[in-house]
Order: sequence, then C-alpha cells, then structure tokens
Amino acid sequence: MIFEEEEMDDKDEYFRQLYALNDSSDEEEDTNNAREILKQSSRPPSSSFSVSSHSFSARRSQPSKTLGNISAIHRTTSAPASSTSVVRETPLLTRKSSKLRYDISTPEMNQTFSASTPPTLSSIPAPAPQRSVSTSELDTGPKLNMVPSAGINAMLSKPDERKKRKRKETPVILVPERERIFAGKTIFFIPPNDKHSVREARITNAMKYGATWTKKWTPDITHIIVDKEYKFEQIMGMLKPLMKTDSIPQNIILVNDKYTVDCIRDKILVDETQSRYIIRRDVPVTEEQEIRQPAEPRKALRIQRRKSKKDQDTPDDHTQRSEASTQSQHPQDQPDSSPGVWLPTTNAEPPVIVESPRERSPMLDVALGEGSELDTAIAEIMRFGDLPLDDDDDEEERPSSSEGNTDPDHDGSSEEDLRPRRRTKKRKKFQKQGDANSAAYVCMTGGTGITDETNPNRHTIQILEKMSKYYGRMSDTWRELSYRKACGTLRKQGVWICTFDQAFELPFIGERIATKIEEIAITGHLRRLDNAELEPEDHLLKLFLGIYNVGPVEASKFIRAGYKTLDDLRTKARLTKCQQIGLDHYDDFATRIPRDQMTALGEIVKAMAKPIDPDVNPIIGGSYRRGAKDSGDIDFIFTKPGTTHAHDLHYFLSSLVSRLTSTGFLTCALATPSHRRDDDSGSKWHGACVLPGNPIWRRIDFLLVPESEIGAALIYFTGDDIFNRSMRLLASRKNMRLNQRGLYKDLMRGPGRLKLNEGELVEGSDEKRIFEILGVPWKKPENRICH
DNA sequence: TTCCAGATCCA
DNA sequence: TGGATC
DNA sequence: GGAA
Ligand SMILES: O=c1ccn([C@H]2C[C@H](O)[C@@H](COP(=O)(O)OP(=O)(O)OP(=O)(O)O)O2)c(=O)[nH]1
Ligand SMILES: [Mg+2]
Repeated sequence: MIFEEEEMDDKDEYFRQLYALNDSSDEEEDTNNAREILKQSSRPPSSSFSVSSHSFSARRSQPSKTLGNISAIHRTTSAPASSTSVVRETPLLTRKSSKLRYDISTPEMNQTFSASTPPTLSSIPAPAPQRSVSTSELDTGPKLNMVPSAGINAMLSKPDERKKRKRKETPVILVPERERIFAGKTIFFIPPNDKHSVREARITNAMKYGATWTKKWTPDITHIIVDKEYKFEQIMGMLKPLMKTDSIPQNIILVNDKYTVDCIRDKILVDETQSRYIIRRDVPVTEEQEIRQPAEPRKALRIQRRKSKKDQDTPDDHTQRSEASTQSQHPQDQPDSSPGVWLPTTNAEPPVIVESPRERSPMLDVALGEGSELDTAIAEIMRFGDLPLDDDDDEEERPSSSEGNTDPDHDGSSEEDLRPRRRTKKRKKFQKQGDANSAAYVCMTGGTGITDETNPNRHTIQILEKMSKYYGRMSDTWRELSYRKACGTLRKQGVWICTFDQAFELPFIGERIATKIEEIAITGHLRRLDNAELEPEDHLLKLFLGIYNVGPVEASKFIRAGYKTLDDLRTKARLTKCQQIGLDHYDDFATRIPRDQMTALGEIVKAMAKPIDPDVNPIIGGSYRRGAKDSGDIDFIFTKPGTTHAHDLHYFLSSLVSRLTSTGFLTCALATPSHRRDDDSGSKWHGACVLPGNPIWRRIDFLLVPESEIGAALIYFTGDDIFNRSMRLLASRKNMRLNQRGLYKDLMRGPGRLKLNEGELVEGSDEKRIFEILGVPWKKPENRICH
C-alpha cells in the first residue's frame, strides 16, 4: 500500500514534469477513418498523383464519411469563437478527492459556448522593481536560481498613491448575499496586484461576488487565478518559494482568468477542471527565459520520428491533397500544413526545466544516456518515460511500424519494456477464443447501467467519453468506437482502475487507452483532450453538430463557409427542411427527457392509439426500455397480432399521425415511411412532439413492426447501439445476419465479405430465441447498456 | 493486416 | 449516391 | 484504437 502510494507519487511527479516540459506537443493525426475513406475512394485524384492509386483492396465502404478535407478543419484560422446565444449551463461541481489525493472531481459533461473576455492588453511586469524589499513573507522564501524577473517580488506593485486613492473612490459593492458565489473564497491573483486595469476589474468583480483578495500567500487560499499570459512553468517558479512545497496543494484551485469571468457570468462556481481554465504550459520563446537546456533529447527524437513518419505517409498525404484540391482549389491546403500547426509548437517549445532544476538534472542525464547514479525511483520513472511519448506519437496507419524505422535505440528500448506485457495480454485474450467467443462481444457479458455517482471510475469514464466524442467530431469512426467500448467495460468495473496493468487486462482496453487511463487516474485529466478541445474550430464543430440532421460533412462545410454562430446559419446558410427545424429547436432537442415525462408522453400516444385499433400494441423502446432515468428521444414500436408486413400497419400510422397532429401533440414530421414500389419496407416515422403544457419539442420515433418480426425489432429498438452491433457482429461471425427484422442463417459472403446471399430466416418473432440461437445468455434490457 | 452492424429516409 | 440517423 |  505504502509502496503503491510511493509509486504513484513518482508517477505523479513524472507526469508533472512531463506536463511541464512536454505540454501541448500532442499533435493530431489525420483521422483513421478519413484515411481509409480516402484510400478507398474510387474517385481518381484530380491532380495527377499516381502514387495514391496503388492497390488498395477494395474495401467495403463504411459509415463512409467522405470528409472533404480534414486538414481544413485542423488548420487553425485563429478566428476566435464568438459569443453565441447558446449557453449551456455549467452545473455545480462537487469536488471529492480520491484516496490517491488527486482531484477526481467529476463534473457533468457540459459544453460551454461563451464569449471569452478579450482583454487585449497584456503587461508582463517589468523585470526590475524599483524596490526589491517587499512583504516579509514573500521575501523570506528560498531564492530561486532563476532569472529574477520571474520572481513574484517583481510583481508586487508598490502601492501607488494615485491608485490607492482611486481604489478608495470605488469601494467594492457586494452583490446580494445569495449571489455571492465566491463567498468564503480567498483568491490569490497572479500577478498579485491590480496594476493592470483589466485585472483590477477582475479583482474587484470577484470581490463584489464575495471573494477575499489576498496578496500574500496564506493558508486559507482557495483559488489561484492567473493572468492568461503566464505559463504554468512560470507560475510554479513563482509559487514554490512561497508555498515551500513543490506542488500546489490540491485543495487549491488553480485556473486562468477565464474562470472568474465564467463564474460570474453563469452565477455559479463553474467546473474548474474544464480545459479552458487550465493554465497553458507552452513556454513562449521570450528573452526572459532562464537556463536554456540543450535540446531535450527525447523531444528531438520525437520530431525526427514524426518527420520520418510523415515522409512515409506521403502517399496518404498526396491522396489527401488531391482530395482537398478537388473540393477547392486552394493550393495552400498542403497536407503539411496540418502537422505544421503542431510542429512549431514542439520546436519552439524550449525544454525549460522549471521545477527545481537540480532534481531534474538526473533525469536529463539518464535521458542523455549517461548512466548517472540513478536510484530505483528514477529508473521507475524512466520505465514510463517514453510511454506517453509513444502515446502521442500515435499516427496510426500502416507503414511506419513494420520496417526498421529510423528511430534510434531509445525508442526501441522503451518499446521493449512494453512488449512483454502486451504479449501476456494477447495470449490471455487469445487463448479463450478457442472455439466460439470470448469477452470480445459485449453482448455475451452484458453491460451495466451503474448509472453512477457511485461508480469509482466515473471521472475516467467521463474523460474517455469526451475523447470518444472528440474523435466522433473528427469523423474518426473507429477511434470513437474504441473509446466508447472502453467506457463500457470501465463502467462495469466495481473498482477504481488506476494503473496501466489493471486497465490493460480489461477487454477493449489496449495499450494506448490503458496508458490514458493511468494518466487520468494520476493527473486528473488528459493532455490529449485538453489540447484537442482547445482547437478553435472544435467549438464550432460541436455547436453545428448539435443541429439535428447536421453531421460532420455539413458542419465542416458551414465552418469552411465561415459561419461562426447559429445565427449565421439562420440567415446565411442553405439548410434542408429537417435541418431548419433542428436549428429552430436546437435547445429543445438537446434537452433530455426525464423519465416521468417519457411515461406521460407514452400514455398520450397509447390513449390515442387504442381507439384507432385496439389490437395494436404500442411499446416504448430505446433507452426508456433499458430503464434510463432520462432519454434523448422517445421511441415507439407499434405491432399487432396477425401482421406479417409493416405495410399492414400503415393505415394505423397515418391515422395516428393525423390525429396526434390535430391535437397538437405532434408538431412536425421529419421523416416518413417511403413506400417504395415492390418493397414493403417503409416502416418508420420520425418527428417531434410536445407534452401539453410544456413548450419543449421532443424527438419522437415510431417503428411499425409486424408480429413476425417483433423479436428482432425489440432487440433492435432496445439497443443500445453498441449492444446491437455486438450481437450483429457475433451473428456475422457465425455466418448469420441479424437485423431489425430477424436472424438469418446460411449467409454467404463474398470477397470483402460482401453479402451474396440474403440468408434464410431463422427467427424473427421471439426475442429470447434469437439470443439462444446466437448462444447469447439472455439479457434484460437494463443490462444492455454497453457504452 | 484487416475488420469494425445493418438498415431507412432524404436531397 | 452520399449524408444523417436509428 | 482494439481484436483477431
Ligand atoms: O446507430 C444506432 C442507433 C440506434 N440503434 C437502435 C438502438 C437504440 O436503442 C434504438 C433507438 O435509438 P435512439 O437513438 O433513440 O437511442 P436510445 O438508445 O433510445 O438513446 P436515447 O436516450 O438517446 O434516445 O435504435 C441502433 O441499432 N443503431
Ligand atoms: Mg431513444
């Protein structure tokens, strides 16, 4: 136990250092999916790049998102997200600390579209104070052997007569008591003076809302608010002498200046763990930087590696370029530009050693290959040393890994450390696979809806979910899927997964995600995500993707068109009918439906259905059937004994819809059954409805199901989607096919597993029998929550 | 290395 | 046919 | 990104 803690401390320290010097170097790779799509894109490159044409075994197309050009999204236009009318609330946060002493506060997921304060002026205090003597306490701190300019003394403004007077003239007037969100909070501002007019406003504002402002380092400090131009390293350099410890006590909230702005705007203490409040760590290349170290070897290495990889990627890049150029003749869309956004950061980022330089040096030595006297602790650190790098080198795809990359020994050795573990695991997961199936199918083990608060992995899950959604936004289908699956297995765990090995053993968690889980456990957040969500266009993507019927492709078009707000779309963009409705009810559709309202909606529909045809049986499916506390929409199945075709229920549907519409319950139709000749498939109705007395529009789905297909339909409409896909994949492994109408056998698949044969229907009407035939133990709907 | 569920509806 | 959605 |  003790040992564990020590180890954790090491890792903690390791991560701190890593953060300090590695920081934002994360680069984003082109998305997997995008590449796959591009590769298989049959469209010949418009601009003669013969390279890209070489043999790609024609793949079955995927949820194909032929995203125009990813690089366009990545390219930073540095257009600040302007304020929008949409502001999602940031809920009150509850802060708890784990036994690990790391903050694992777990705020609700939320998006915040906000106008960031645009104080353009930034005054970094002048290096030389007129008077070095200042407050006793500050003075007594251990001297930093850093350039004095970084010292806090330099910042303490000598009270200026005029200013003093001025401040007196404007005494702080407190807001009404119950609005004092900062009541009881003691805030230490950096720089610790109010010389700057913007900061002064910020400070007085905070005080209006109940804050206590301290210029000295006192034990009762609850918040440190840092001007945005200060980097983490600088701050640590300033604070260490004051704190007399190497790290900031975890009960102190360290955030940038956006924090107070948002708090005051939202009249609430916002979740301080959001990435927008994190103090940036890349160190600007300014003169005042101290002891420049020789280029940190690992870093240099990474850059090299990256370059080599990029070279290898060229085919892809070409493809991408040509793809891009087909869309728009912008020559500046060189594929290089996207990595280029990142590389300079890495390059420019000086390998500053902020935390006490003395302690750092051994590590440097080691990194340099000079076996200095390393104690085991450092050795331990080194063991993990390359992991995260390995982690963010990512850059999936094929070519690099295989052959002897130019990568020097360093990298090789580090991977050496990793490999044994991986082998172990692979064997493990492998070995069971003997005949049929393993834990590889979530449908076998089922999922749990430990709808936490109590789940020990709550925080980790939240972050991984964000990762998944981020990749979703990037149209990286498969990573999105992987992270979702990982969340599913994590959710089932009864214990706090905090180490690599622990995580690595679990299904759907591999090397990369295990590493990230450990990072989250230790540091409380993920650099990858912090950086990713910082991309300016990510906010816009998030915003536009929130519109019903707007997906990644449309959203990027909007962005490329230069739209910044929903109002831009309203006035300028060309939208489909559904999108228009989605836009008009952006907030409505984003609002979840509490279970009791679901029930109420259900009653209304059932009551209306009965007089039309008492034999029709309405069933609420979707997340409601899985027992969810709230749902994103309401899903109905209508079935009737004796029916064999969805068509048999059309009369019912049209009657139902027209009646519900005339009562005002249904407010619009978004998609209606298409009775395509010959095929009687047309079976679903999508629209919106309202609960009487409640203005919020709700999404509503109807599915017409003949009795003969009710089993399969129930499985389908009960979900969740991950569960469904798992079942279907399992079926396909058994040469069967599962869809919303039934389970089919003797399916033949051709090259690329193309469906040659419809297969023979085995079962469609009995939900449980379908499970049986597939060899899946029955799962109650509540246990089909796998995401 | 290859695959990752399978289908409906609309423009 | 591609895009979005279930 | 994970499994086979
Ligand atoms: O990609 C998908 C999406 C959904 N479904 C099935 C499972 C799901 O349960 C059902 C209803 O879809 P919906 O989008 O309503 O999901 P939900 O499970 O009901 O969740 P929510 O609470 O968001 O409505 O359709 C799939 O098979 N594949
Ligand atoms: Mg639903």
